[in-house]
Amino acid sequence: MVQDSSWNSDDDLDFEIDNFQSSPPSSSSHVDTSSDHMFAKLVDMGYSVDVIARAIEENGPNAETCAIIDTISTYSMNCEASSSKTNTVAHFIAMGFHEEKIIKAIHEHGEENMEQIANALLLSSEVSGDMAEEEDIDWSESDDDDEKDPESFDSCTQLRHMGFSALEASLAVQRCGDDVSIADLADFICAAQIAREFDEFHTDPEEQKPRQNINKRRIVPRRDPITSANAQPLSLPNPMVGFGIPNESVFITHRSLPAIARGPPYFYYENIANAPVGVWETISRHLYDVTPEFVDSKFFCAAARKRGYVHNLPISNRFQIQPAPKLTIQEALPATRRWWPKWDPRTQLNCILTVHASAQLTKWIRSALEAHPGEPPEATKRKVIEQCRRWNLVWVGKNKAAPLDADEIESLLGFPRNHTRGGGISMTQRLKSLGNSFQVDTVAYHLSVLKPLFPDGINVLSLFTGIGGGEVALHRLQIPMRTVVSVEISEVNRNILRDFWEQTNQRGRLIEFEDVQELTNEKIVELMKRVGGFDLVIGGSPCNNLAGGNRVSRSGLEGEQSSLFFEYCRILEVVRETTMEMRRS
DNA sequence: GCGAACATGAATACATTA
DNA sequence: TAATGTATTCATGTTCGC
Repeated sequence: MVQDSSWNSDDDLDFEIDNFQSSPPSSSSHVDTSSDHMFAKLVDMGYSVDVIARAIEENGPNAETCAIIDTISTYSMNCEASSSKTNTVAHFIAMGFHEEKIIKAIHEHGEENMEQIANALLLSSEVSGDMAEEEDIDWSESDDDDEKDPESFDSCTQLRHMGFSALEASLAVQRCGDDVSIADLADFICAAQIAREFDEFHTDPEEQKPRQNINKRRIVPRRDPITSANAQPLSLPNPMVGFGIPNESVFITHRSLPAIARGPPYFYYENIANAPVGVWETISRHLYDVTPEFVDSKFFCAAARKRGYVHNLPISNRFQIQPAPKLTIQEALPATRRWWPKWDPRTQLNCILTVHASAQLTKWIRSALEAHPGEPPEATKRKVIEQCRRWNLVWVGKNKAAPLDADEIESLLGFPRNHTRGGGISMTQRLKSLGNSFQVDTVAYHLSVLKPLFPDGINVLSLFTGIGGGEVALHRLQIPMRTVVSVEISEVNRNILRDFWEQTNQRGRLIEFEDVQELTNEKIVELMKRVGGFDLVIGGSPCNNLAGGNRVSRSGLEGEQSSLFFEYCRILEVVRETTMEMRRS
C-alpha cells in the first residue's frame, strides 16, 4: 500500500539519492538517524510496516536508511516480501523522480503499465525540469571539451522535440557519440527505458542507483576502433574473486551497470583473463562498457582457471550448485593422497589445458627420483615440481607422476561423468574439448540469479557452445531450458551436447547451427520470432589467439579465431534490437 | 587419413631484491 | 623505484605409427 508522500522536498530527495549512492553524507546534508523518522520515511516511500520492521530488526536501530532499503530490496529479490507496488515506487525514486509524481502516474496509468508511467514521468520532468539527476550531474566535466559542440546540441534539441527529456537526450549523445543518427540515439533511449522497466525486479539495489558521475570519464563511442593508444588499462584483481565468491562474504561487492547494458536480454561472455594487453578493454568497450568480472575457478574447484566474464546479470543472491566441489587436489582426487611426496607443496592444480605431458617427461621424473633412494636433492625436487606445475601432473604411484585423465578433468570442471565419453570421440579430441570449456560451478554461480527470474524456463542463444558448459550449468541449477539455439563449429562437440540433451531428458528444443556466420541477422530475427525471443545470450569466443600457450599465432583479438568475438557482438546487438522491436509491437 | 606423441617460447603478472 | 627472478598459460605444428 503506497502512502501519501510527505518528504517530497528537494532536500529530502537529495538525501535519498545520497544514500542510494552509499556515499558518506556531507556535513551540510540533513541526516537523521532516528529510527522513528526513518520508519516514517520508509512508510512514505511505500514500503509496508511489516517489511520495514523486519529490516530494521535485522540491521539494528542505528542502521542507515540505505542499509534498510538494501535489505528490503533483498526481500523483494527473494520474492518473500514487499509488494510490486512498493518496488515500482522505489524503482522510479531510484531513477530520480519525485515520489508524488510517481504515485500520480501510477494512479493515472495503472501500476502494470510501466512504460506509460515512465513516459509520463519523463514528460513531467521535461516540463518542470525537476529531475534530480539533471541538477546533480556536472555536464561540464566531459574531458572532450568544456563546451557542448553545436552538433551534439542539435541532436539533443531534435531528441527533445521527439519527446525525450533533456537528460535522456544528453546522455544518449554522450554515450553514443556525435556521429550517430537521430534514429540510433532514439533507439538507445528506448533501450534504456525498456531495460529499466525490465530490470525493476531483476537487479540488485546497487545497480539501480542513479549514476551521477556517469559522464565523469571519457566516453568513447562503441563503434570506434580500439587501439592500444586509447585503451584504458584494466588491471586484474588479486585475489581474482570477481564480484564475489561463495562462503567469502568479505569479497561480496556491488557494481554499477551502465543503463544501456541492462537486459533484456541477459548476456554472458567469457574469455581468458590473461589475454594480451588491451584485449579486455576492447571487449568491455564493445559490450556496452560493462566492467569484466575476473574470477579464478580455484575458488570453486581444485583447479585454477582465470577467466574474465562480461555480463549484465544481477549479482545479488547468487548461490552455488550442490554438492560443492572439493577445493584441494588431495580431496578431489583422494587416490593421489597415498603417493603425494611431502616435498610437493601443491594443494591445487593449475589451469587445465588442451594437451597433456609426454610419457617421456613422466619417465624422466621417475628416473630422477629413483636415482635417490631417500629424499631427492633440492635441485631435483625443484625441477620435478616445476614440471608437475607446468603439466598439471598428479602422483599416482611411488615416484610416478601422471597427467590427469579425461574423467578426472570432467569432474574438476563440473561436468557429469562421461560427459565427453563415447560417440567415437578420440582421447586427444576429448582433452581438447574439455580444455576449451567452462568451469561449470563458476558459471553456474553467476547464472544462479536466473533461477527465480525464469521459473517457467528460459530461451538461450548459446554461441561457441563447445561441450555445453552453459547448458550443463543451467541444467544443474534446475533452470528449465525451453529452447537452446546452439552454435558450435565442432561436430564432435555438437554430438556431445546432443547426447547430453538426450541423456538428461530435456523437454525443450535444441536447435543447432555450425557456424556463427551462418547465423545471419535475418536468421536471428526469424528464430526469435519463432521461439519468442531469447532471455540469455551466452558464450565464450575462441581464445586461440589470446592464450599464453600459443607460441605461433598469439595475435590478439584480430587473430583468425579470436576475431569471432566480434560475431558475438554482432549477434548480441541484433538480439537486443529485435527484443526491443518485439516489445514495442 | 587419423590419432597420439612430442617439441616448440614468449607475454604477462607478480614477488623479491638491490 | 627499478631491476631481476619466478610462475603461469582454454596452443600449434610436425612426426610417426597404425
